[in-house]
Amino acid sequence: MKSTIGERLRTARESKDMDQYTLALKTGVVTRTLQRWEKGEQVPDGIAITKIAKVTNVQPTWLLTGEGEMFAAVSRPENVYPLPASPKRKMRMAELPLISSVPAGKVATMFHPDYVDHYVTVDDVKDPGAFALKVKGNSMAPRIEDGDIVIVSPQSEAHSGDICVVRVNDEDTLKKVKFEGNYIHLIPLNPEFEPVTVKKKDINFVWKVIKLIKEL
Amino acid sequence: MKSTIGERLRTARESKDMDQYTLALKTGVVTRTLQRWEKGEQVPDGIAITKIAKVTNVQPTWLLTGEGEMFAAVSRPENVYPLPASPKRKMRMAELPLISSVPAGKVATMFHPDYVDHYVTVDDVKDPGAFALKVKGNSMAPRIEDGDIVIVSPQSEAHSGDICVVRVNDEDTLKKVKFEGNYIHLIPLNPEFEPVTVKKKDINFVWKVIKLIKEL
DNA sequence: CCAAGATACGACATAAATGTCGTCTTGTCA
DNA sequence: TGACAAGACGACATTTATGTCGTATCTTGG
Repeated sequence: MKSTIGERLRTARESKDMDQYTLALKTGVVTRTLQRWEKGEQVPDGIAITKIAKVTNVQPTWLLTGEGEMFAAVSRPENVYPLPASPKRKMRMAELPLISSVPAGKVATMFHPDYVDHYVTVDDVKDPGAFALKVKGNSMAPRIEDGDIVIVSPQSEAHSGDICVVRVNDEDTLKKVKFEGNYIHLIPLNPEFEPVTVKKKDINFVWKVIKLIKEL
Repeated sequence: MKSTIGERLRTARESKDMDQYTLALKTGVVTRTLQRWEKGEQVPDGIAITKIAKVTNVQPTWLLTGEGEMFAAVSRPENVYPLPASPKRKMRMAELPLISSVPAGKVATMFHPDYVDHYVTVDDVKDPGAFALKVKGNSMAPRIEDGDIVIVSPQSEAHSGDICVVRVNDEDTLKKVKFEGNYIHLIPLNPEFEPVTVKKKDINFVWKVIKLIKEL
């Protein structure tokens, strides 16, 4: 993974069998500039990158980072839709899907949109990918109890001390996490339950809980 | 598709709850520059875009074009599917006035519509007179802690064992209540606090708490 | 060998982005 | 109310990218 932006730019251009003059023209710059980009002497701005990506039909992400697919997807699988990803700026309120009662004490599971039975409305959620889960089990009592609803934000980075939904070996659980080297400690707040330590590689995901709703 | 790079940049930053200074620092520029990017006055170069994408964990492609997935592969388990971000579902929902931070541990008070500074949106509240209060004090810890928001329903009838906002002699407090003849016991969940018993005639009101929201 | 096309690169002027400094506004909180 | 953090924005110096021009290298076909 040693390639630079310049090298990938050249690769993209050559893959389309295009000469410098042509690409430069379509990008709205002169060949000298293109040469400097390919040489790594200068760095193109966002506009230029976007145009290059479009003209050469490669992914901007690949062009910039070398990661992901090089070529832009021509067709999309039928069951995959682009997410609106759309926060209306000034308004901070969101309807989040409430996924069928699932994780917590120690229950296996799968999430699927079909299982979304209803929606929860909350304020102040910035992550457009956030959703709600109903808690089962009492390992986190008394702060979090059976039937409570947690809002999780897959986008938020989890740190030691945060409450998270963790999937370990296809088992979901709600715990306080503590990171330590290659291990993660899963700490129930309920003293009647024992803390568990697992290897990071056994973790499927760690989702931070950003909000908790209790119906009394 | 109307959004600009600048707007998406801002969206990305806000989705991480990051201020301009922080993002600018991590991107290696000054805040003024970031402002010009967000405003669309200037265009960041490829290096800057790459850094922004990494720091905010969004896809460069999305940042530049607004197309594709907004967030970078948040390794999602295979049996978990992306959910529609914001369904236009119609449902019962209420905006409740959040009355200025008030009752709890043991503080006096008065509620007045003028003190309503903002609103909390919640579902499933039947009582049209319901409102929200921000909790001060820790007498109900660990279930209810300082800064939590409680939804109270003056219309609901309170029973023994319910958590209620009680006003006694012009002093508001949040406790578990227990009715016994002409007396009401006010029981803090926190063992460090002592239960109190008061006469019914000293009670101005007892409002049942029907919901609790915790920001983590 | 020569000519033409593609690429490479130095030099210098111009345009654009960035850094720096200071002022102003707004919302929040005590 | 004052203090403060976050943001917005103008002005100007500095840095960087770009355009322009000229020249050089290298391949390939005639």
